[in-house]
Amino acid sequence: MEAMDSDMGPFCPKYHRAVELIGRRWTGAILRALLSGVSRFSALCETVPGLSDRMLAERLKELEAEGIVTRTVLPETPVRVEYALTAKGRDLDSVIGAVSGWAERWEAVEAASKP
Amino acid sequence: MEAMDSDMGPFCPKYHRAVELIGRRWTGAILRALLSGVSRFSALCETVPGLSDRMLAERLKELEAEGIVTRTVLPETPVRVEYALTAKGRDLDSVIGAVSGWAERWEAVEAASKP
DNA sequence: TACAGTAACTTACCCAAAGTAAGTCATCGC
DNA sequence: GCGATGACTTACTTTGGGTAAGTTACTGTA
Repeated sequence: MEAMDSDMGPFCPKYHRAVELIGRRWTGAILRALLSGVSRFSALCETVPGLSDRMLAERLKELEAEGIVTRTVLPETPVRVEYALTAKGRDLDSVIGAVSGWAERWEAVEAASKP
Repeated sequence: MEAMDSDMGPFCPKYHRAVELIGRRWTGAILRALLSGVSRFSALCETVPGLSDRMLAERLKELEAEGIVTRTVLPETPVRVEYALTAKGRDLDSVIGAVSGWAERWEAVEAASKP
């Protein structure tokens, strides 16, 4: 008898926390890159145009604190660091997929309305 | 022979534009409120805790410019304004649903890890 | 052994975005 | 005329994001 689905009330704290976290600047792009297999710090930096190493470090730290990514230091030289998604992070593919789908469905409309 | 699905490459400009737009501060909460039927300016303001009228006005203007909401002035007195989602805006329910779903699935884990 | 190079950060500084508070405009009931 | 109301503006302060340079620890070259 419990309603486990999203309640769709006008305001939901859980949803709000989530959308403000993954909606922060650059975070969406970083998550997509991680989902498609990019894992090293420098590779992530090069993947997302306009993203600085300072911001990348800050966002990765946030995501690590939220249990969305793990950080692994490879003791090579020079030292390399790999970032990987946890189960919680991989589960965000549903969100990234939904955004991608929406963006694809409506891109034509956007492009048509601004000549 | 055309791949219409999201390509899931490491970076996608369409996805990026979309996630930076709907991920801006407050926008996710405003969209959810609109989706669940809240339509008047003051009602939106009261629905989202912490949202100021200044920010609400700014976000609604952006969403209107993107063709996601429409603005209708009701010539009553005092004047009332109703905001409604366009088809493009209503289609965001897939995104909001995905975020809500993720947030519900992982809330327990979050709560458990911070005593 | 000094030196340039590399990866992954830090620190320091600056500006644009977000937050707070107050003001505007038209209209109404009193 | 006077205060109240709804939907904003305008003005100002604070915070977060952007740019650039410095740091650490090793390594390969001269």
